[in-house]
Amino acid sequence: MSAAKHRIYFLIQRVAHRLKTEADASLTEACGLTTAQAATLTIIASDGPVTQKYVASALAQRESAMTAMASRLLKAGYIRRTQSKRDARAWELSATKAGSEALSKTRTSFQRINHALDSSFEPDEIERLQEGLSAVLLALEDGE
Amino acid sequence: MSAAKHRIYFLIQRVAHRLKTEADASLTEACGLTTAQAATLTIIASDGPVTQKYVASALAQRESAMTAMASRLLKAGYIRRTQSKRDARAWELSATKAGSEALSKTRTSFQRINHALDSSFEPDEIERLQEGLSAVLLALEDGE
DNA sequence: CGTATATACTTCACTAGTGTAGTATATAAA
DNA sequence: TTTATATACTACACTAGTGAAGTATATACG
Repeated sequence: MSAAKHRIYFLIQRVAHRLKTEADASLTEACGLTTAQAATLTIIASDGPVTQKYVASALAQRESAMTAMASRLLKAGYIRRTQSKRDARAWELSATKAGSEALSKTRTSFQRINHALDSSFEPDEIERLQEGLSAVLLALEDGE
Repeated sequence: MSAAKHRIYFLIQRVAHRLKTEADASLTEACGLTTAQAATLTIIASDGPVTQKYVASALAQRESAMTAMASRLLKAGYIRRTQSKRDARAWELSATKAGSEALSKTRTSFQRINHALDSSFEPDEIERLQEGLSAVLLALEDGE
């Protein structure tokens, strides 16, 4: 009973790790982005100019992680960083042309990932899985 | 369709990250172990004296990761490391008393994790989820 | 037997996160 | 207006992984 849930936890960790390693390999080959960078860029590109704080909470991470990530994306030329006019403490991050282009190439790089998920879950299960995972996120948020 | 699977991938990553952060906090408080250390120790303790290579493949990791992890566990006094008699290249890792004791304390530290998973999935879904996740692992293994 | 190749581990540079302490700016309260 | 507190970001030491290159020992082949 408890052991089973224990196993689920470690299973989720291993699946996530394995998927990440796989996705990283195909993404870096396809467009020079890692999955962490792709996740960050996706938020920056879709939500317009945003602060680091905003991106950090969207990804459930610390601001210190975002300082490091932003400087890597900046160095790679995928984002630009300007001082906010409303708040002198804050940066405004936005995607460059190179960033948006790299991002659009990621779409096609998930075949193996998608196939692994497809072959392991029934189509209707995928939806239920998504609901369940979102609920886990919420449950952890609430109890905080 | 593809976008949904895209989302599932990132959702799995976020859930895994959130669960890990949560588990790390309660584990380190309860017994001074991180989840990564607990996962490694579990294998060493249950499978007797094992090589680093063995642990690495059990966790789907590189041997270089195990070098670093073993030296941290060694430094903390949770494992001992002796030269293998059968193979002079290999180490034999086994858990110390302190390691086994720390490990036994981890069992009770998963309440919040368990509750988050319990409240998000039906009891019978948990089992199906476990099967599905194992299948994902296998699917990635096969295509290698 | 010697040689080629495989294997077990190490080292190094890197990405990517945490958590804590610090700086500078904003905002609210006296 | 001054002062206290909150906020946005940075810096640093740490854990934890990858991947490539190197060392030392095993094993298999001629």
